[in-house]
Amino acid sequence: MQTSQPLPHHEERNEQDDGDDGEAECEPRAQGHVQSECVLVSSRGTRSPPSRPFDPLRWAYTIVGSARDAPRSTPHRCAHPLGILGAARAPRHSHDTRDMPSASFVRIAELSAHTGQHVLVRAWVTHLRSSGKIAFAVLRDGTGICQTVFVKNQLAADVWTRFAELTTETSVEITGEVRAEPRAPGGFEIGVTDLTIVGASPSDYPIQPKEHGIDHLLDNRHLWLRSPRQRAIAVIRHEIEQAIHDFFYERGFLRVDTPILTAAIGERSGLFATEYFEEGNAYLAQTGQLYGEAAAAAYGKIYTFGPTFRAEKSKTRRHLTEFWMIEPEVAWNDSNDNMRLQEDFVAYLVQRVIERRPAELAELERDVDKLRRITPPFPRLNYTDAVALVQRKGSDTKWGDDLGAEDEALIVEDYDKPVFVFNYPKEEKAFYMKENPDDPRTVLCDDLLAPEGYGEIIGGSQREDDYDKLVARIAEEGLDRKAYEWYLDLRRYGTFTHAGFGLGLERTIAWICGIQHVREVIAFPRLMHRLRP
RNA sequence: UGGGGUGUAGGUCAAUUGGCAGACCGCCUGACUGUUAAUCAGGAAGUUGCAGGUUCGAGCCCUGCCGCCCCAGCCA
Repeated sequence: MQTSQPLPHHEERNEQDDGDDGEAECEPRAQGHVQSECVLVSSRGTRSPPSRPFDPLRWAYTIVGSARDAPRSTPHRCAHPLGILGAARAPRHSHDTRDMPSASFVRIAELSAHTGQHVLVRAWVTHLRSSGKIAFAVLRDGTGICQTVFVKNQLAADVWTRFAELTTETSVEITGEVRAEPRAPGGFEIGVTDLTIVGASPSDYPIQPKEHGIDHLLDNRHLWLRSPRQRAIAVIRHEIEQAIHDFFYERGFLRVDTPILTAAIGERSGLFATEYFEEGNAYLAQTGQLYGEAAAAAYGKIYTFGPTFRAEKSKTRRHLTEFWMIEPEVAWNDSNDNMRLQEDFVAYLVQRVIERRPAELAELERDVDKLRRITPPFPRLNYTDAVALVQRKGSDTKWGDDLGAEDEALIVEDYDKPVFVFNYPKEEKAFYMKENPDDPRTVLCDDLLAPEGYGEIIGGSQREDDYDKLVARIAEEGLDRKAYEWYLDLRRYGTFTHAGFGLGLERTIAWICGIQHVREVIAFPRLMHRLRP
């Protein structure tokens, strides 16, 4: 990540809202409202997929945007218990039976391996149906969902009576025989012989298998996480995080953890302050980059992976006040090497999710064909050409201006891959970026814009390695040089060509998942107006 | 911060020119031996965001607050 301004400083930014944008409604449902799936597009256009016939196996809790008229909002679908079915069949990496105590219970994802056997399942009730003397309870345990069947005249009276006490989200232990059953969602069901209620759940469980507003869902985020769509997002996030570590590990990078509590070097806003003993204020890190540069000089190829904080009052679908960032820094890489690393990295992440999490992508109804096209190399546009392109399309942005969201959308619309825009004017970028020897008005840097209107997912640059130029830039920016002495030491003692970048984890996940707002892609999002749960 | 929108039952939304505040989902009761958004019958459920004002009468009109959502700038 790069802060485009002097790092330690911050500028204030302001702004507003986060919201849900939901892309217009699609797929009208019984009572009006309810939108479901929609295609995320750039901020101005909205495209709704053709509505399809209702499929009970796929219905999902839907988020209704409060701004019904807002263009592009996406549907926030939350999900249906049955929708998780695919997940149950997904490749499993973590349910090795060796971890399980013997005489223990079976995870739903493993049920098919126990066909014909009597098993104990521990789970939560997601759905109940009854028709007199036969009744059904659908269970979920985080690994999948399973229908269980209660037949009155085959059960002890007390078990039958206990079924009647079940409510949504009651936690239970159920024993019964696993059998293949074509009528059951997922193809398997359990013929119940015993039921124990572990934890009752009052009948006012806030998340219904119907539409909800984003506010209600976020207020109940701790419960919303239980829905299948949210689980799919969490699984893909996990896969991406693991892929990030694998990518760098395979290439010999060292992971370095940089401080979260830092001394502010400047005094701009945009920082979260906290008291720090006798040292005055400490501030939550906005980036680990400067420390990453020190580590690159020490270890060669490094990356950081951690939370970062911005007190900017930004309220858009791509901003969080607390988000996770991955910042590689490589000694001896120049700006071109840097972009090459970025495209290999991003393509690796996308391919990894396609390969290992197809069920979750299906749960999210992500158009995987679009992801399959994400292969290197990515198109590269230098800033000057980008401005010309945008002007041709009607923008009144002039050379020297930063590219706004509108401009980014104009640039990206011609491609089906992420696009690099490189070498921006010096004034628009941070002091540490290396001056372009071929055009001193610009610096050697790049932004990587994701397709489909997701915006900037990476900001990177080659770093200024000339001591005198860096000192001059610090002065030009009006920064306090004393605060940068340690950083200048990196140029004083054996300066070196190096470059790095910052990838916004949530923006990347949102793009890969096809979720239009980053708040849905992190378990407990921190937004301007949201500190809990 | 600026522009736009919105606030009515637990949830999502209706309510014509100002005239008895409604629907669906969920919940409760009952019926039903293969349901799968089950179905059918019945029921409970409201200080219409807050404070004033106009009016015989305000969810609706006026004034002022507050909250939230969307977009923009900043950035990842």
